[in-house]
Amino acid sequence: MAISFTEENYLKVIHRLSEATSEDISTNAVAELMQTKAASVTDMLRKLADKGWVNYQKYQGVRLSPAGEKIALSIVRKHRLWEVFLVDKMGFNWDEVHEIAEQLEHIESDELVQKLDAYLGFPKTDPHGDPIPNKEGILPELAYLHLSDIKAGKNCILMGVAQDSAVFLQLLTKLNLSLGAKLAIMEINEFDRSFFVSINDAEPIFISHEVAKNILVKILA
Amino acid sequence: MAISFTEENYLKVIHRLSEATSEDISTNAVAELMQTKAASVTDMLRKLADKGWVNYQKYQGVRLSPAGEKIALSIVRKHRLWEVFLVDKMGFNWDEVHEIAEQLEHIESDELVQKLDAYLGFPKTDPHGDPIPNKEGILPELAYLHLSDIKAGKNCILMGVAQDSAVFLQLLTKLNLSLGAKLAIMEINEFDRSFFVSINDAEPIFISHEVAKNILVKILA
DNA sequence: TTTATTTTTTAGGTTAATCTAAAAAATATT
DNA sequence: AATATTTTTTAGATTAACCTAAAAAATAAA
Ligand SMILES: [Mn+2]
Ligand SMILES: [Mn+2]
Ligand SMILES: [Mn+2]
Ligand SMILES: [Mn+2]
Repeated sequence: MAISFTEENYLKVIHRLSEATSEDISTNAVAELMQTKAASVTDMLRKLADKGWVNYQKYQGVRLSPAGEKIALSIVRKHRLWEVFLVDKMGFNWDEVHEIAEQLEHIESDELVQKLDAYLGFPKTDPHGDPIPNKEGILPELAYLHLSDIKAGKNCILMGVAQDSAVFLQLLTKLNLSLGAKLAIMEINEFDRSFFVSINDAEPIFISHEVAKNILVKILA
Repeated sequence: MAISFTEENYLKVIHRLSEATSEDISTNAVAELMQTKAASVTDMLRKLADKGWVNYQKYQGVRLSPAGEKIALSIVRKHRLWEVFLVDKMGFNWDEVHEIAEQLEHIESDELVQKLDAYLGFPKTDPHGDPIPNKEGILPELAYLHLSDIKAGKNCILMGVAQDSAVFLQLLTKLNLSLGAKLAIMEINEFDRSFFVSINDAEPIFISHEVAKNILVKILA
């Protein structure tokens, strides 16, 4: 069955929202991420349900069907592989690739995806630390923690970010925070839950709680 | 001004037809290449004229404006750069890349095109011997000849093909004909204008006039 | 130079994806 | 339990890109 870019984007958005909760996804939540109106979403959900890609009953919210999940994962796979390509091969910075990948993720060619994957050395994660689903659509569950949830005194490694926005990523770059950085939490300020963190054993720097919330880490043993 | 994939494809098709002639391009010619109906073309030509990308007066045919020419050339540039990428980096054969490049040519990012160009080593031609327009949209005029127009006894080098179709390219591959091959024209058969040609000094093989017409060569001094 | 044929345009519709405004259903608050 | 608020859906339009059928213009043939 033919699928449009728009339909692919809806499935991707529903998938993204589903990762955060086991509840059904609301029309309004989809509308916000799709940057469209709720009325348009209602139309599209009906169409996606007709095509068998979501389970939807009006006023009840929506969930991906197995078929829809498969499509969504294949788009996420392409998005993240292309992001790796853009950073590793084309020399883009991690804050520059998301918009381009939003376009490239819709290119349709299984052979291309396979060859790209091999060319990149079968990467497991994208430039933001997000896991890349394999060909079968299996997404390794990476159990990372938000820096904001870690206690003072702990050491950890920066494994990913919870947000792709250019402004956020550029801020991290300015702070010398990149994937793989070693973070030592020196102190958490009670006043605003901001952090003093030493990055790769350098002089501690100040990090807002808002930033810490969007940094994903793994605690060192 | 925003441009759609469809509009880009129309401009590309008008550009292609304009290369073959200095006459105005007919509605029907565009319709055939776009695989659509003449009535749809008329609608679109009016729209493209409104946007300033073509000069069009009804019943008079159409020509690209300078602005339209620039857009068309940038799409051709992207198409051919991506074809080089697919063959040189991803390991596709020359008969497998056209359809994928038809999709990739619409990806919008000047930085990406620039980096891709550099990554590929600033190629001058694509895998089919077609010249790649530079950033300024200047297309080196490659004065190749059709093999079918060459006299018996001549030696030449295969520089390109006049057709991208997979069946044609696969046939060439079967015949051991690829870019750069040295062709010695042994004999041209009067009956059907077919050729006996020696490829890279091997035993002469038989080539139909139809094939010869679609092979572009440069004569050796 | 009429008449016939071909090409192109117009007229009127369809489909996908969107919108605004109004109605209906679900949820929250008194 | 009744009322108010929020969420979602329906109704009715719009735009881009396409279609078929009919009309108009251009070109070719008689
Ligand atoms: Mn991204
Ligand atoms: Mn990413
Ligand atoms: Mn091509
Ligand atoms: Mn080509």
